[in-house]
Formats: sequence, structure tokens, C-alpha cells
Amino acid sequence: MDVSSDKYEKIVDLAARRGFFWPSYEIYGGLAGFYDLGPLGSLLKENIRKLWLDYFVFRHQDMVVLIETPVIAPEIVFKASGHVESFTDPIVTCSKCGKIYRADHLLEDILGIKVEGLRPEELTSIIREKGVKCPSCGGELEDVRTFNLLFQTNVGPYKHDVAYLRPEAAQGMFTSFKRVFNAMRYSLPLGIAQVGRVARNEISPRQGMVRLREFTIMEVEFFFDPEDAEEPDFSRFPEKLRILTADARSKGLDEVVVVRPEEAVAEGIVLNKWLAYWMSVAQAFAKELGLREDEILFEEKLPEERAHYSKQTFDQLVSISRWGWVEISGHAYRTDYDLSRHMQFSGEDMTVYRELKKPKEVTKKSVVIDQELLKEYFGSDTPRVLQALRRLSVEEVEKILSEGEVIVDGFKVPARVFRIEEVKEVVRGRRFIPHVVEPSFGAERLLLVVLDKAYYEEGGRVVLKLPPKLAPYKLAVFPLIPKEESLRTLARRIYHDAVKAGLTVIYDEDGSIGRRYARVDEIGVPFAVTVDYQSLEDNTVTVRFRDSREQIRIKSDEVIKWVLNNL
RNA sequence: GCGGCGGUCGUCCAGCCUGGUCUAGGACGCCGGCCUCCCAAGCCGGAGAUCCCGGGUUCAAAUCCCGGCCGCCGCACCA
Repeated sequence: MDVSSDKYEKIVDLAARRGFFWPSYEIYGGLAGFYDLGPLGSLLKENIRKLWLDYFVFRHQDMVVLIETPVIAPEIVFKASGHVESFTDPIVTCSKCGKIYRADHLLEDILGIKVEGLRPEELTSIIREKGVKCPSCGGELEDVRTFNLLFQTNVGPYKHDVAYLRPEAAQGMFTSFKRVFNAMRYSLPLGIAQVGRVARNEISPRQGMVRLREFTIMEVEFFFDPEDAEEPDFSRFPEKLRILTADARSKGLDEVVVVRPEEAVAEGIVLNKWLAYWMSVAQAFAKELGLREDEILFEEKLPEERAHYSKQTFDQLVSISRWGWVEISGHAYRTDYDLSRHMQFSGEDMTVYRELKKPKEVTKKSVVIDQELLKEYFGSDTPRVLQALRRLSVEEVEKILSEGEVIVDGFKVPARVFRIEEVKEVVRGRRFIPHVVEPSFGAERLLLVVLDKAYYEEGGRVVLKLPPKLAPYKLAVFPLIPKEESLRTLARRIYHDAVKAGLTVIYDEDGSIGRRYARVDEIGVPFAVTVDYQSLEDNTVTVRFRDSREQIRIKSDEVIKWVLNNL
């Protein structure tokens, strides 16, 4: 076992022991892909969530808003989104022993042929043609069916009211887009953010907290006008992005290009400027979690790796012990796919209207019908004929003009009633379906990454060098000599004042001072205040730094202000 | 799901091969007490284990056999 995997073991051990996380339902043997967050883990995740909200919502509050939508959605939503059809793997069951295989992998293993992307019926016929049997018992294989990674449930008592647990929060943003867009007074670009639980019925989740069947997703669906020339303000997050392009990957190269996001757009590496912008925000956010720039890499997904809705996808990978490069965020250019699909399936108009900066004059052909002439031909039938003729397009009328006459609703209409004229028209705006880029993070994965980056061993003891902003507890307060009532009194007063000021604080009078420092180092408390005899004389206390173990003396009534300033 | 490895106090590990003396042992941690004026000191005491689950073999199973569950690694999928 190498050093890095050893480190991971130690983190998992620490996590379970001190209360960051552990496998769910342990008393019943656990359930793969499900983890509990303990007291410290809950606080840490909340702090990660807050930091994410800061970067992705509040620092962009002129254009990004937060919403919350249900975990459960009716079947139609995921039919429209494409998940019912595409969020699947093909599987095949042995009729004799009941074992289940991934059909495409089985065929690739046994026959050594490429079958990726084939439909279930095609896979079934290959199995029949080649006489493929169950590799375990030799039994007959059933027809290939698809295994959907959506968790299915029912709403209410009726079996046919099928619903699913969402595998991403995104569909809530799409289905409520019109409401939010309206509430935000029709402004574009518009980001809709959501933090919430999602569930994916992974066939076999591994890697502990890295792959879960239920987890918290933090997403922004960012809606914009694809024709809008306005640039994102790249100067706000002046990041250099390290990008491994799909082109390089398909050539088997691992050459990383290092570019500013706006350069990546200009050079055609990233297809959309907003996609690039949010990648730079994502990197700035990752750095605040304790990652160095050289531990971050954006990997472009190959076409066959991309989700069905995406035109281009980058994963933000970060390097951690044990698993090397791990995806912490996905950045997908979803175009107008989702809104278009929901428009089709719901019948709701998902287009938006935007006024042009300058109205423009266009000349276009227009059909003019000579109504006087029409009256001569059709008399009292004129209104009916007119109504029918108005449905004709310019092209249809041009055809009629060349043919001499047309029969509409049983009326024979001569071409001479039509005339085509060029007319000038003022266009003030246009209707279109907004395009979407999506940055999407898995919160529990970030929690593991943060612990991995913060974990240090120094002199045989563990120190979690968590960024103070993320630390579950911000301050520890100790009386140096616990049996000295006067020291305890002062220490307790500082503790209560700190709690009142909104800090998370640990008070401990148990064991030697060194032991108490060690205990709080292990859970990443950045500052420890110790009350000693001098405190009683001059009203000062020591503040001890977790990372350096250095101490300074400050006035005891300034402790809280000092801590707040140093978070 | 397949293949490999594993599962014993909170944690790490010993015991398993060669079944009985294991009412399962140690270390660390935890709790109580003593001591201690700043970095896991020391002393005394204490709590804490369905030996992963189910079946089988046996007079006797933590130990041997079978099945399952869970975890880790590889394949695949993905935040």
C-alpha cells in the first residue's frame, strides 16, 4: 500500500471516528453508495455550500438567482429531458441462474467486437446469432433490456402514476424557467442556481464518498442569448485554465494547454464564452477549497462520453491521493436542448422575446390580394375564400402565379387576384429559445477533496489545515488549569460570548493543554484561545494558531472580533 | 455485475493456517479521579466486541466449508 492510499485510509478513519462521514445503515451492514454526514461533516458541507453560493450566486447576484424544486418529478419531465430514454445501460439476464450482465460489455468480452451505442434489439439479435450463453452457468440469456439509472417511484396510491427521483437538479430549473424569467423581469443572461439532493441508481458504486447513489448537487443553469455580443467580465476571475482538449485526447496525447478563458474562446477551444467564464469561476472556487492551480485540470469529454444533451462538456478534475484525478465539476453546453424539449412535450412556449438594440428595417415580400376583384368572382362567398387565401405563404402564391390558378376549399381562384409586393417592415425584436451552459458540482465529493488537501501529519499527530472559512469549528477555548475556578469562569465567558457572536466554538477542560490542542487540531479548528494566570492580571489571553502552533497575546474582550477578522 | 483482496472493542491490530484453555488479548482513543502555568507527559480506576450476516461440518467454530452483504482495487458509468 503506497503513501497516498494510506492517507486516504487515514482520512476515512478520521472521518468516521471524529464524525465527518461514515457508510449509512451500518448496523444493517450498510448499503453501497449511501453515506451519512456526521456532526462535523454536516458543518463542513454547509460551509462548502455557503462558499459555493458566494461564488456562483451572491457574487453574481445581478444575474444569478437561487431556487428550490422537488426531488421527485413526474415521468413526463424525464421523458422530455431524455433521461428515460438515454440515462440507461443495456443489461441482459440469464434465464437459468438469474445473473445480470451489462449486455454491451458481455458481447465485447466474449466476441471481442465493438457494440457501443447499439440498441437493445440489435444486441439481442447478436446474442441469438452468435449463440452467446451465460458465462457463469451456460444458461439461455433473455432479451436485452435497458437498465435505467433513474430511481423510480409512484406518486399517490396508483401504480400508473410513475415518477422518478431527479438525477440532476437541472430539470427543476428548466421546468420553472418561465416563472423565474418572469420574476426576474425578463432579463438575460439569467442564471438559476439550486443546491439539492439527487439520486442515481448506479449499477455498482465504488470509491466510497467519491461515487454515491444519492448526493447533493450544486448547479447553475445559465440562460443566455446565443446571439448576444456582450462579453462576460473575465477580469473578475483572472484565471489561467489548464485544458486537455478532446482533440488531444482522441490522438492519445496528454498535452495540456494553458490559456485564459477569453483566449480559449477566441481560439475555439471552448465553444461558448459563458461556458469559459463559469469554468474560471469554478477554478477560483476550487482554489479556495485548498487546491493549487497545478492540481486542477479541465478535461474535455469525447463525443461518446458526453451526455445526450450536451454539445461540449469539460470536467474539472482535481488531483487527490488514492484516486488521482477526480471530477469535481462538470461544465456542459446544453444549448437550447432542454427548453426545446420541454416546449415540445408540454406545449408551453419557452421562447423569449428580446428587443433589438436598434430596430432594423427589412424589406420582405408580401402577398396583396385584390379584394374588389375577388368580390366580382365570388360575391357573398368572398369572406370564406379570403380567409383561405390568407393562409397561403409567399412561396405558394408565387407558384400559383406561374400556374395561372389555384383551387382552395373548392373555389377556383385565378392568379390575377394576387400580387406580390416588396414591403418595408420595422423589426423591433426577436423570439428565440435561450441557450444554457451548466456548471455542476457534487458537494460530498468536494468535502472529501477538502479533507484530502487539509490532512497533514506532524510529529505523529494529525492536523487538518482546513481553510478557516470552511472549518466546522472556528475557535477553541481552554482554561489552562481547569481546576482553577477563576480561569474556568473567564474561559466560559469567552466561550459564551463567541457563541453569541455566531461562531462555532469548542470548550474543553479535559486533559493536558497539549492534548486539548491536539484534539482540536485533528478536526481543523484554526484558532485556540487559552486562559492563564496572566489573563486574570491583565485581561489578555493567548491565541494559538493551528498551522504554525505560534501564539500571540491579545485582549480577551477582543478575541471574538479578532477571530471574525481572520476568517 | 465480473475478477482479485478483505471484514475481530470507537480506531488499528493479534488470534484463524495447526478447531477446545478466547467468559476473545493488546495499543491508541474515550469516560472518572489524581497530578500538571502552554503542545497527544505520568499514575489509578472504568466503560467498550452480534468475532459482518445466514447456513453447514463437528462433541466443540472467531478459526474449516458454502451462500449472501459490505468495503477496497481493476473494468464500466459518472458530480
